[in-house]
Amino acid sequence: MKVDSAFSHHNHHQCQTSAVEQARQLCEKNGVRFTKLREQLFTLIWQSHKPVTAYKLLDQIKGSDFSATPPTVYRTLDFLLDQGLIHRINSLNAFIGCCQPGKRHTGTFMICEQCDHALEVDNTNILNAIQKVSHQHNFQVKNYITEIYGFCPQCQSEKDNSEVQS
Amino acid sequence: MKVDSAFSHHNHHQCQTSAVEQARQLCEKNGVRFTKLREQLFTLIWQSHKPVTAYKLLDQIKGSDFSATPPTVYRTLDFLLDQGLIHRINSLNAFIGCCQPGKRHTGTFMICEQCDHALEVDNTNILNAIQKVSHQHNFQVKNYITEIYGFCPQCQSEKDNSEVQS
DNA sequence: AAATAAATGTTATAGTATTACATTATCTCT
DNA sequence: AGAGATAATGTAATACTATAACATTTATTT
Repeated sequence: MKVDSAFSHHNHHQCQTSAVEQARQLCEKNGVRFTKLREQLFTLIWQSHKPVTAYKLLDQIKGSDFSATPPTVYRTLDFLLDQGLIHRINSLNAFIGCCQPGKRHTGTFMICEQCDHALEVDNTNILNAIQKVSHQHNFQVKNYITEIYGFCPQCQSEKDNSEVQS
Repeated sequence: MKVDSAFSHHNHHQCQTSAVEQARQLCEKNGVRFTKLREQLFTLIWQSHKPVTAYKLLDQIKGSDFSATPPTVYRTLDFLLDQGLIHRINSLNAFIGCCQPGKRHTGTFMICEQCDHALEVDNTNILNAIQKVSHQHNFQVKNYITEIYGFCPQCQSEKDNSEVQS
């Protein structure tokens, strides 16, 4: 995926397809099963770059072969989280596909408050800063997440336009 | 409050009392009311350095003069959040007193997975890193939160001890 | 094919948060 | 001080998010 795809026009169908294929390969490599249910939910999560809630996914699998109940969805989400194939955006109670599965997880997201799209950024500066401050406090880091809220480039310019017009 | 108090023994009663007094003054300065209900809930939040959930607070105001229903608590929490007197730890659905009300909010927390205590750290390195990466992506930052999970100094040494004994 | 383990189905419930409207308390202005 | 406006709190209902416990089915191993 191109670096800033989440915030710009791109061939998302290809984006989605390659993510699914990558997930399949990663599961095979890790000796875990990428079942039909897991594939279907993972594909749904990758339908856009907007984080999606468990219950939205639940609605979307109604009518499919699968039992549309919360445990079905949550178990599958847990699996995908464990495999590092998706992330959870805590402030939104929502899930989003991971852009660099297999690579080290950085857990940094820029979330647009206007269009709800989220971009995962792989940033060593933030990681370094976190490790430094943790070390200063003698805190043993296991994991972290940084959620940055604001406006993406596109929504900024749209706001500017509407402000001019008003 | 001393810098690392959340993770070490300290006179917490004084910690709590001064937080309440500081909140009262800040509200007066900002022309908003620090009512009895707000004071009571704020005090409860400051009873420890563990983030506390809304429903735990709800339990604790049962028997008081106030209506122990969710809106009572959530409205008050919203007020305290708006005033920058508390923070919400998204991953825990829990709230914690702000250690530097009035000062610029950094939104960085180290959360111990063993004892559940959380320490708010005011760190320019993280802020700088966030601003840098946002600027790189032409993203307009409004707010952010960094939640760092791991083990605090005390729980690390306790773990070490128990490992030796086993 | 039997035994085992993994995945999914099913029912119930726990935990978190908001909406909408009623009532009470406080503030402002004359 | 009293009327009107505003802010705060009370109340009832409901929406949203997540997990527990146990049953059944499917896949893997031998």
